[in-house]
Amino acid sequence: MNEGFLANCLFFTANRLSRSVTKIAEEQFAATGLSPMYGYLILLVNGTPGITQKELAEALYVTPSTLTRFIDKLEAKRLVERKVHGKTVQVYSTDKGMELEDTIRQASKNLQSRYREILGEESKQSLNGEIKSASEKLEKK
Amino acid sequence: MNEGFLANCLFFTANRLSRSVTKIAEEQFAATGLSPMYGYLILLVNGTPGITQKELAEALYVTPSTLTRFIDKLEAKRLVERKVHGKTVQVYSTDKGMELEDTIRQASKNLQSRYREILGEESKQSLNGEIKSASEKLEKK
DNA sequence: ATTTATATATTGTATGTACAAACAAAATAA
DNA sequence: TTATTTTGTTTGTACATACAATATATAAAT
Repeated sequence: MNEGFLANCLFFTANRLSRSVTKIAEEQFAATGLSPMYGYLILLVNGTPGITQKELAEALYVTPSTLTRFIDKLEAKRLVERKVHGKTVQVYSTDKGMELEDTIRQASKNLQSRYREILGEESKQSLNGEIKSASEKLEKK
Repeated sequence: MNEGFLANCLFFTANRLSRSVTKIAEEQFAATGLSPMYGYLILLVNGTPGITQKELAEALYVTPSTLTRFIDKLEAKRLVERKVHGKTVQVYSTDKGMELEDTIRQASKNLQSRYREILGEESKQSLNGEIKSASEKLEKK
């Protein structure tokens, strides 16, 4: 049972990557006062007024219940607002949310540069591609 | 603002992968009655009696505070036990923990096969390698 | 020997996230 | 039309995980 044998187990490597990637994203988004997840959520809402929660959940790769919680928080901060429409909920941006647009876009740009800076354009791309295709296969069961 | 633009952001792809990988790991570890994290923790303790919490935290890529919580839980279930030794804490396995060894090893094997089955040996390897090297770079800041 | 620094572990607190169950609205079948 | 199924959302609950602050113990410096 050598230590470090976990370094080759996808369960650990994937979680490890997720944490380091998230950490850097949080640093770059600090300027916005939002976590990256909420930042991107706002970009989506600003750019697609009336987007439904279901669509948001899919775009952000989180479950509907998680998305409900996110919208709860952003609505409490008056950064987005709900409009119930039958059984679906459409989400709209607010003035306050719109004001953040540029700041968030900039953070997003900075973040991408940071990744490129650290990993190199080359391997950033290929990493992303491999991850994407792996996720698809894994989700398909 | 096209939807799906997040599919190329490492922040999302990495988190997505982490969730799908974790889900499959949980399925394969269901037979042990433990989550994969706790399962591997027990393997480490069984295989390295007296390993310190600091070492465990490093091997498992979690913070010391998180590890404290894990050990709390496993100790409550009598699957490991602490022995305080000065300022460090050494962790030892119990009979009950030892009894689980084979089951957990088997789950781990099954898990690796499952990954191989879904991704193919080839891309499982390369994915792992790219992830590992990326994590190292990202952690280095 | 006393003070200061360093390292390890723990606790308080907070966040992200999921699953299962409940609920409500809409679509389909009878 | 009424009954049934499906779909979108929400709520209750639980877990993993982190960070910052604290406690405690050893090591180093004076």
